[in-house]
Amino acid sequence: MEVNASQKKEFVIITAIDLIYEFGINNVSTKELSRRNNISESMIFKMYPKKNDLILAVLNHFSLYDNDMFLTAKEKSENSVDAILFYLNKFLSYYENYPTITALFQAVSLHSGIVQIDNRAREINFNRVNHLKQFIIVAQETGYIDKGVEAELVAEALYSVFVGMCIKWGSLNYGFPLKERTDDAIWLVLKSVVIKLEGSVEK
Amino acid sequence: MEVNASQKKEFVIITAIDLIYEFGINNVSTKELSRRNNISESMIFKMYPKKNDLILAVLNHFSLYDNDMFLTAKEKSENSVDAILFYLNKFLSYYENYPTITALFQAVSLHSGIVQIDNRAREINFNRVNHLKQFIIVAQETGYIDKGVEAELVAEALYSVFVGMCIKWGSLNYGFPLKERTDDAIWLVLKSVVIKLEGSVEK
Amino acid sequence: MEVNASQKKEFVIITAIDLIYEFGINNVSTKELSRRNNISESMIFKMYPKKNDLILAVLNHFSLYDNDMFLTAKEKSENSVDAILFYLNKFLSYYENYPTITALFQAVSLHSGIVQIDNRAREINFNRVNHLKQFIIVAQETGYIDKGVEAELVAEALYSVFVGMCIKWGSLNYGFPLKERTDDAIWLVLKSVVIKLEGSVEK
Amino acid sequence: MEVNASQKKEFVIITAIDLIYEFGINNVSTKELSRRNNISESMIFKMYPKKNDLILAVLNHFSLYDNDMFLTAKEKSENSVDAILFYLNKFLSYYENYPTITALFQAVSLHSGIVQIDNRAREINFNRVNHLKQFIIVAQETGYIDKGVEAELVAEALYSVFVGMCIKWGSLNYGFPLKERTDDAIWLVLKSVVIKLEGSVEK
DNA sequence: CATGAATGAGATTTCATTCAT
DNA sequence: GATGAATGAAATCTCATTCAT
Repeated sequence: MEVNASQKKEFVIITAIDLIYEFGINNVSTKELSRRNNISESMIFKMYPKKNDLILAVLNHFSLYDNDMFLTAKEKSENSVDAILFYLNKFLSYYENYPTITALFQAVSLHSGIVQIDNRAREINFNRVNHLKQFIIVAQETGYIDKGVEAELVAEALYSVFVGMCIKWGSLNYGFPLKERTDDAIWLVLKSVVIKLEGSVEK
Repeated sequence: MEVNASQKKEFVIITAIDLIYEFGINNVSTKELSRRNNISESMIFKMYPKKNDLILAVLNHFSLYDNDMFLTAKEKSENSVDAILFYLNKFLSYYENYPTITALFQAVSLHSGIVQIDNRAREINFNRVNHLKQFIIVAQETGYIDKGVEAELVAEALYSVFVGMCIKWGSLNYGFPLKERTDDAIWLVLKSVVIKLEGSVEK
Repeated sequence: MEVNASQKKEFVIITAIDLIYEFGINNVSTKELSRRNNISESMIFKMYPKKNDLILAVLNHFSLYDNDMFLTAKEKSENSVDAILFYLNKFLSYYENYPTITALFQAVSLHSGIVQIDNRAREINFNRVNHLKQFIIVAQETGYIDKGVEAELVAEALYSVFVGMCIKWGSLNYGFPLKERTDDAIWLVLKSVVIKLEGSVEK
Repeated sequence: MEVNASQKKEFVIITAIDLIYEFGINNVSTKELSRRNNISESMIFKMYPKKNDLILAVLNHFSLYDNDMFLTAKEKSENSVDAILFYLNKFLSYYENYPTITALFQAVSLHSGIVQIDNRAREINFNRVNHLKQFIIVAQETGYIDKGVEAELVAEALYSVFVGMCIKWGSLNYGFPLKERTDDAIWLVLKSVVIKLEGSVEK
């Protein structure tokens, strides 16, 4: 049952996310963190010299697969409307298997007052909206989505709906099927801009 | 320039919102609050015996006109699709004149770890979504909106887009015309479910 | 036995000086400070929001009478050589009655790494040397001290000797008569530059 | 580029002095020390089991040549007044080539609260003053210095001026010619007790 | 109606030091 | 000879809250 240093560091992140889920992003204390990991507070600070570093590591964990998901969605999808759905569904599946992590949507919507953290949060959101925007632009060029709409606006609407559902899911204690319901909600937005459809997607 | 007790209480709320805007919801201290109001910390506690009470008062301030707006929208609108737009636009106008208050969307998305506050936040969100839902149901009954969609889902999508834009507006330092852009985004959702249209609204 | 807030603040300073004397300037903890004053640590921080503020207050206490002593020396002395001796003797009498305060010569010789404190320390030293320098210049103009020497250099030498003796006195547990011996040492410097003498001083 | 154990130990001392210069005697941490030497903290403790040991080693480094300088001054000087100047000038030359080491005058003026260290500091100062005292006594016996003055007092005055100038030099960022100016200051003291002069020295 | 005095609990962070490998 | 892992103790500081006046 050997655990190396880097695994321990990751466990701390996992625990931190649990604490965020349980008590909110502002109530993660290094003391409780150390207690749950059976290590001393000092060790937490060896791993993450400032608490900021810990929070940033949590945010990195939260956005770890973002770019991979974007690339996979691009590769694996026949057209860009498919890609959008594929991309968002990847997240939804991931979250359904790892519900507590959705507590981090708090962290990225929140104004923490710490520049470094706020910037990273903005970055994550921007990046994701941008992924969607890129798919939409291609979909417009290939005739799947109406060229009359502003790609960025659609991307923002899609992402807002996605985030809104994830937060609601958490606040209702995961009391509804996230993927299914979010898909429906997303489709409400897409339907109004999609022109032609084919392949796997049927609504 | 007499100010009575109840006005002073309101000033404290206003200041609290400023602090939330400036430093985030976690960094509102009774000390800073008293400093900015030129009163003693003790007075803050005379007004709001627990800090929770203060936060709850802030949430009440945030949702003060919700029901009025719902009723006005109902009265003043020719049909229920109009009512939805009227309702959301009331908020948007209000926020454009009082930008810092949008910082409170944090507070209502956030899991604070304090039951009372989390409940109140959920209540506010639920209430607003419910207003939208009621309009949608009537719109479905009167043939303005497709009966095939679930009213609640549409309401949630609309509200998510609305909230998402408000948060973005704040995080970009109010750097775009909130009402205009949010209207466009909302319309993306509505378009996919509205069947017939008439009167003031034209998209 | 009423003690008001400002007296309590002063007691804290006095205690801080005791701690500096006992444990050195770097070993003054707010905890010990609160223990000795029978108040909570929180109260210490109510009085001095940052520990820097406490240290600065200690430095102010240390230099409280500097300017008064300068003015008195100027007024009460027949000539400027007298004034120098009068000025330094005022300090020496004060220190003989309040020996622990000489521990603060540490604080003003020390590079603390905190800009604000280092600046204040430099300021105090500069100010005192400057007082001496002013007396010397007048003494040169009135023919009591050789015009061929640089006033500032003499001032520095005098002050160094004065400080050196105070530190030595402390490190030997006040084991010799401070005023008497320091006077002799100061005179070693003065003798080499004084041209004419009269009045109370006789060496 | 092999470096042996004893050289590494010396590098640590050198680095420690840098840290004292940069951050003050209280802010020398084993962590920073190990970082700057590219070794582990553990190694620091292999070299110096207690931090006291390190500080003592620094003090030894500071006083390494004291006795040699005394002996050389004795040998190389024609008379004892010369010897005093020779002795102090040796230090001044050394310091002008190695300015950061003057930061250690802090360490030896400071009451650290640790008996061992305070004793060693006192010892160093005592030893140096004693060197001067011995020269002075001989000078008195050989008719170069007035027998009417107490040798120890003169020694203390000389050393105080010397130390005072070194500290000032450091606090002004080495902004004046140390040796030149300190020589002048020292001479202020000497002039008042020297009776006859010859050889290299001319003032 | 208003305040000042007072505090306990807890948070983040630093540091010297030990020990097994 | 060298290191990484681990820690207890202490320091500074913040905050909500109480109480007597």
